[in-house]
Amino acid sequence: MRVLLADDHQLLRQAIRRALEDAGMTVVAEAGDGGEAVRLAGELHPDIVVMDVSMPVLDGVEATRRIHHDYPDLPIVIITMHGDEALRRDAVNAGASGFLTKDVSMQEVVATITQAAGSEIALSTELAATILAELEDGADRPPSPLTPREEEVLQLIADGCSTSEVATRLFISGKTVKNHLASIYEKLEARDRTQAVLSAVRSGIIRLR
Amino acid sequence: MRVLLADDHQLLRQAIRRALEDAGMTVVAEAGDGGEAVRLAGELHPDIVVMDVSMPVLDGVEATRRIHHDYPDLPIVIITMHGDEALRRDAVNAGASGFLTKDVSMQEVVATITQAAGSEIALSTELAATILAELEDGADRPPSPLTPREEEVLQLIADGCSTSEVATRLFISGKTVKNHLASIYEKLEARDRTQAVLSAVRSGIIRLR
DNA sequence: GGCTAATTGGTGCGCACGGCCTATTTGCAC
DNA sequence: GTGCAAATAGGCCGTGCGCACCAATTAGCC
Repeated sequence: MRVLLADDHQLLRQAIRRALEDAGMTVVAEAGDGGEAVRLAGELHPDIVVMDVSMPVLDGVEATRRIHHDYPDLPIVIITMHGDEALRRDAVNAGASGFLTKDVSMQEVVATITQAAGSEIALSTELAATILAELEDGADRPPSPLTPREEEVLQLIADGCSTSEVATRLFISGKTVKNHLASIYEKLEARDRTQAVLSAVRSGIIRLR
Repeated sequence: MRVLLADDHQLLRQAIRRALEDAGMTVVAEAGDGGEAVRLAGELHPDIVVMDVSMPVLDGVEATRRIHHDYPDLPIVIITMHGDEALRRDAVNAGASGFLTKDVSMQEVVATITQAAGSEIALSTELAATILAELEDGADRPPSPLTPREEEVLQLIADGCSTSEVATRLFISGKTVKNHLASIYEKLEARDRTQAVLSAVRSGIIRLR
């Protein structure tokens, strides 16, 4: 089993590498950023990619998207520090086959990677579908109380847009943006855009760029 | 060398434990949250505490503060994911003897821990003083472009206060708060409080609660 | 002693923001 | 088809917010 390991933290890279090698796998290369990961995936054609979300140059989600675009059957397992729902959704949409938070044991990491790699072509898409279904059903709690449009508005606000700029970007009137904001405030129990954005960032509804 | 290891991420705990034991140290206990770390420090009297900043129940900084209060000579090494200056400052003020980000190699971690533990009572305070001086001098880049008062104002804004509420909390007029905000906007190149708070959170000037 | 930065405070202007109300269209579910 | 949530949009109102311009006090520094 030839593994490409991408993580900008040496500490974790060493730890995971060791665990994988103990489990009989070969780490063919280590990447310190997302761009390197994309390049090495193309050059070395590993059997599986293990990738952290937060990386310099190109973040893990974007790197996953590109690798998955070029090699749809190559399993990609994402590791992240936070159990962030929005990120999880993004990662699966980008083509990740597995998703792990860093608060699991090394055994679980190896198990997930083995599973993702062992299932080969057929199961990799099925695995993604399973995770997607699990996410979309919501299971126990709602992943986000906001509607897609509301999330879009709030993300733009967080990205630095004013009310009228959001309106221009989304091709709607400023009043509609204010309507969405009012609805957001109610749902997030925020009284202004600042609190709404912070609340959404904390609960992983939107991303901090 | 008896080490108390506190980290809510099993992955890192296992990795660090392994590295420390390879270096001839003994991990007498592992804590999954800050409260447990404080309790175990009191019960087991380790020679050194290695602690993550982000932990449930009681965060690493607060746990450091309490342990340092009870045992001022017990060296505490803090490990964090982000090279956050504000956190670093808080940690050192709370009594941390060492500070590591997770993007260093395992060798460096062991070296820092050995150094912090080996220097015993006398050097632990000196080490803290050295780090403090290094931080306060700023060395190359300013840790925060904001004045202490401005940081205080911005933190309260991020905590959900309105302009007048900040004024009441700080016993100053609303106008002064607005003056501080104007200065903050200029320094952070933000045009409103939302952007200022986000920018400050990103650069680690203030904390997301 | 004179300089600068930090903190405090003021006035006024204009717009943006949030609150409150109503209304239409679309699409989905029962 | 009847109902409901989402998305669209308008008006009105009050005030909070950002901007400009200014000024006093207190430190610390050369």
